[in-house]
Parts: sequence; C-alpha cells; structure tokens
Amino acid sequence: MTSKDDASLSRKEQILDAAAALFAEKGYYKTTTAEVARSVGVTQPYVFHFFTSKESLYLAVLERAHLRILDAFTTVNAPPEQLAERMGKAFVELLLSHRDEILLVMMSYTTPEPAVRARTRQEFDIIYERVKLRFEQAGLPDAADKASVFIGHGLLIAMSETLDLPHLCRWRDKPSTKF
Amino acid sequence: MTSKDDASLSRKEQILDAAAALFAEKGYYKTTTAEVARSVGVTQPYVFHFFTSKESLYLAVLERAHLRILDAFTTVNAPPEQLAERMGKAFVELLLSHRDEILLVMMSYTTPEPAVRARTRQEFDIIYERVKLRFEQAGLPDAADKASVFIGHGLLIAMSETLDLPHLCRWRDKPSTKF
DNA sequence: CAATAATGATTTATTGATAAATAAATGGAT
DNA sequence: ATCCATTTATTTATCAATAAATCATTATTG
Repeated sequence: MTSKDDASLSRKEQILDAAAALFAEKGYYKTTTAEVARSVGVTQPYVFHFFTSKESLYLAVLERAHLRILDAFTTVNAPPEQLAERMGKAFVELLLSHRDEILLVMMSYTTPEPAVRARTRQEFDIIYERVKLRFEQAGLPDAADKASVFIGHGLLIAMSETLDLPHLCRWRDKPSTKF
Repeated sequence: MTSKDDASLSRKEQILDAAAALFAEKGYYKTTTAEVARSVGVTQPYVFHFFTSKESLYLAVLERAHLRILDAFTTVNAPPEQLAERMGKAFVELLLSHRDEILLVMMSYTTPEPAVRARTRQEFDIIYERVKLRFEQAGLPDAADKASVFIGHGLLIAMSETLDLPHLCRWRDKPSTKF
C-alpha cells in the first residue's frame, strides 16, 4: 500500500509520481528527464511522449500537489477557535502522506524558470486567499495576519524538513498547540 | 552610493557583488560563471582565478550574507518587550540595503548541491540559536517558539518578495506591530 | 481459422546546445 | 626581464529534444 511503482497506475501517473519524488529531492535543474525515466523503468525519450517538455512535466506535478493542498484546507471543518489548529493538522497529515509533493510546492518559489515562477505565484496567492477566507468566515479577527503567519509556519516546516533541522520547529512532538 | 561596479572595490569583491545579484535573481543553476564575469567586465575563466569553482563562489557569497545577518541580529539592543520588533526591523533594513544577499540566504535551503545544503543548514542553525538566545536572555517566555515564528516570518517575506506577492505580508506599510 | 494489416507502446540512435573548467598565451608595469 | 592581471582557445561533459525504427497487440479480411 506504499504506492511503489504500482502496475495499476498508468504510465503517465507513474511518471508524475517519480518526477515528484525526484524534483522534491534534487530540485528542478538537477533532476534529469533520464532519471525520471529510469526511475519508472522506461527510456528517456518516452517521457516526451506524455509531456511536451521537462517544464510541462514539472508544472503538471506542481498542479497536482497544489490541488491536494487546496482541497485539504477546504475540506477541514471545525469551530472557529480550533480552525487554524485543524488546518495545520491537515497540512501536517498531507506532509506525511505526500511528502514529496508538499515539499516541492513549498520550495518551488525559488525556481527561477519564468513559467514555474508564474504558476507558483498564482497558486500561493490562491492558497493564501483560501486560508484567509476561511479565517474570515469563521469570524476570526485579523484574518489576513493569521493567514500570513499560517503560511510562514508552513514554510518553516518545509525548511526544517529539507535541511533536516527538526528543532527549528517541533510540530512532530506536540501536534496540538501549533499553528 | 548605490554601490555599482565601484572601481575602488577589488576584482574579487566586484565578482562577489555581481554573483550575489545574479544568484539571487536567477538561482544557482541558471546563473553561469560567464554571466558573472560579463557583469563585472572580465572574461569567464578569470573568475576561476579567484574561486576554485562555481560552487566555492556561491559559498563565498553565502558566507558574507550570513555574517551580515548574524551581525545585524547581534547588534540590535532593545528592552525585552521591543526586542523582537527591533530585530525584525533590523532584518527589514538589511533587506533594503542588501536585498540580493538576504534573499539569496532565504532561498538557499532549496539548492540541492550537497555543500550548499550543508552550509545553509549550519548557518540557519546558527541564526536560529542566536535569535533564540537573545530572546532567552531578554527573559521572554517561549523563546524557542518565538524564534521559530520569527524565522518563519522571514521566510514569508522572502517568498512574497521573490514572487512579488506583497499582500502576503505587509511589512512595508506598518513596520511597527510586525514580528 | 490463418494471414495480414493497422495501431499503439516503447526503444535505439542522434543532434544541438550550453556550460564548467583547464591550459597556454599576451601585455603591461615595475 | 620578471611578475601580475587578464585573455584566447580548447576540452569535456551533460542534457533536452527529435526522428526513425521496432515490438507487441488487437482488429480485419480472405
């Protein structure tokens, strides 16, 4: 059930999965289309049968991850005083279930490829607005500020995971009071 | 006074400055040593007269920026209830005076080059510990948590600057209540 | 039912570009 | 004539991307 090269997945999905893992680990420039192909067990040119370019492959991975995050935040339902905490928990759960994709999203803002920047910009804007809206609708004061802090915390988690500096933030021990 | 290709600077310093600007704008992989050279007005191989590799050039830039940040946080002096705010202000001032370097540091955690990761890891650890220590010495409760939030906010600022999404955090308007 | 055509999946082979790094040469100032 | 700054010329490697060939499977016809 650990979703490893499942034969039930379409080639395209397998490629997306492998790409997510590699891009998250090594970043856009250091992962080659050949590696993605090898990781799936196909040849490099075959990747281009499904995606017109390396960039479009990356964007496809990003899109999937973005939708997952947005969905998680939208789905959460909780009373106002627990909302932020529950949304934080949803984020952490996503981090545990789809680590690669989440870290990829949180790191994408540093990828200077214009198309990637543009998409990341747009997606973070959407996520921020969604978080803010939820806080507003719950009647929380300073919703915009709370949304900012929320995302800042997400970035911190991503950094501490990426650099393996767990003591920078301890969401692992007490998953309650955070966020 | 805007420190542009000052002839009074040594070639090595000029190269460091140009590299900082380019690395911050285009990231490690997309900036070439040839561009750095051209930006200074020398030839590409000459860069290797000062730095043994592209990587060591990047690390040198990173080191300089790291020291600047650390120094800024160490220098700030304020009563406990204003400490975080003043340190935040110091960070923002640094962002205004040395934008390239600061953004570079805040983005470096996503550069998968092993040596860069290791250094970034080490430097963020040092910065975090310094911030935490200052909060502790000021007698502030939950110093570790406050240090985390502080750095999270720094990351958010870097992202909102990089993606040009100013409304994600408004440190530009009211520089007081933040941090 | 066998032979064959057509279709889709996938591979082999190749190209063209870019960039880091090295080595050797030049030129001017002591 | 030597030393430092700097350049020209070249090497080597890596990748994304394309084109053409092959293999397998299903559908079609005689």
